[in-house]
Amino acid sequence: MPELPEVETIRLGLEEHIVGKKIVSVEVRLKKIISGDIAKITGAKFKKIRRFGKALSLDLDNNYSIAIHVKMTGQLIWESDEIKVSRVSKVLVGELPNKFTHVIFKLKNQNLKGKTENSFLFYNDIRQFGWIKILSTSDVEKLPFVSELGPEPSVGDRVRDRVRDRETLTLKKFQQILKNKSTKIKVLLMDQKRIGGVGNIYANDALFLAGIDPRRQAKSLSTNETRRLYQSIEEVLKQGLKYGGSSEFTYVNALGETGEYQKHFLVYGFYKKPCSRCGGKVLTIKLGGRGTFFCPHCQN
DNA sequence: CGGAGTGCCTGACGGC
DNA sequence: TGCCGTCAGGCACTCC
Repeated sequence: MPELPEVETIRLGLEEHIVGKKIVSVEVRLKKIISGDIAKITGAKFKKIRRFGKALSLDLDNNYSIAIHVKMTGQLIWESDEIKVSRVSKVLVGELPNKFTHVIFKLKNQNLKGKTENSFLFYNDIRQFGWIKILSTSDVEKLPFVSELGPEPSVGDRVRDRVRDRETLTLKKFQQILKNKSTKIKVLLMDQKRIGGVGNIYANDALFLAGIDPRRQAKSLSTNETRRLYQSIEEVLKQGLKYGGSSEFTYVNALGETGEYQKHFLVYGFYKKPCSRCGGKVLTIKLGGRGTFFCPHCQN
């Protein structure tokens, strides 16, 4: 499920492949996925791709933007008509378009020789939880999801120009967020209004790396534990980004390729696997309605 | 304020 | 083989 590293990986791919290309037309196959006026974006060129937590904003050169949240199973895949060597995962995507393709953006650009090239940006979504909103660029940050988004952990220099100081999760802010909160620490980590970009996979792994029991109340963490968890969050997100995200389910990058972080999970998804640190039994429980994995021996 | 429940949706999976 | 019930899960929303 796409979280900060996955969405950032998609962003980097889109930045490389669609910026400068013009939207020729938009085909909507499932109306409820998309809102706003398609006419506003037809003919405009992609200028910049921004990320806000797990959401993206595809900014155009006419002061309009396409805001997208892929939620659980959304895929944004760019495919050129000219380059026939497709890297699209046969297992996680298959043919394009397919029955889960709900919106198709047809793109056009001139190559270096002045020849016209055609390409497509497909939005696929099995569970149809995701959304696409066409709105003026100045309204993107007014979307509730964006305006209420908590500060984001830093994942290194590769990551875009978007982060302003008030949006970066510093240790000091993290301490402030945990202070006096009786919420369970894992539930808090995943609350987008408090911390932006962390979802179930990385919350599980960060708590494992920090050796903290996910059931603990946020306010019960000591200064040292808080610092350890803060560093662990950055560490697992960086690992996720390094491996191009996690494709344990339907996630693929902007070229339809799978990520590899699922091969490096620390504790997430360890249904029958022993703890990677002590060999003991990994417990599966529910917290905040979501599957939670932890080692009761290594996480206290 | 926290916590629990519901809805959205479909593929996977277990039971028979 | 296939039908049926259950479940996962990001986020919004309601209710207590």
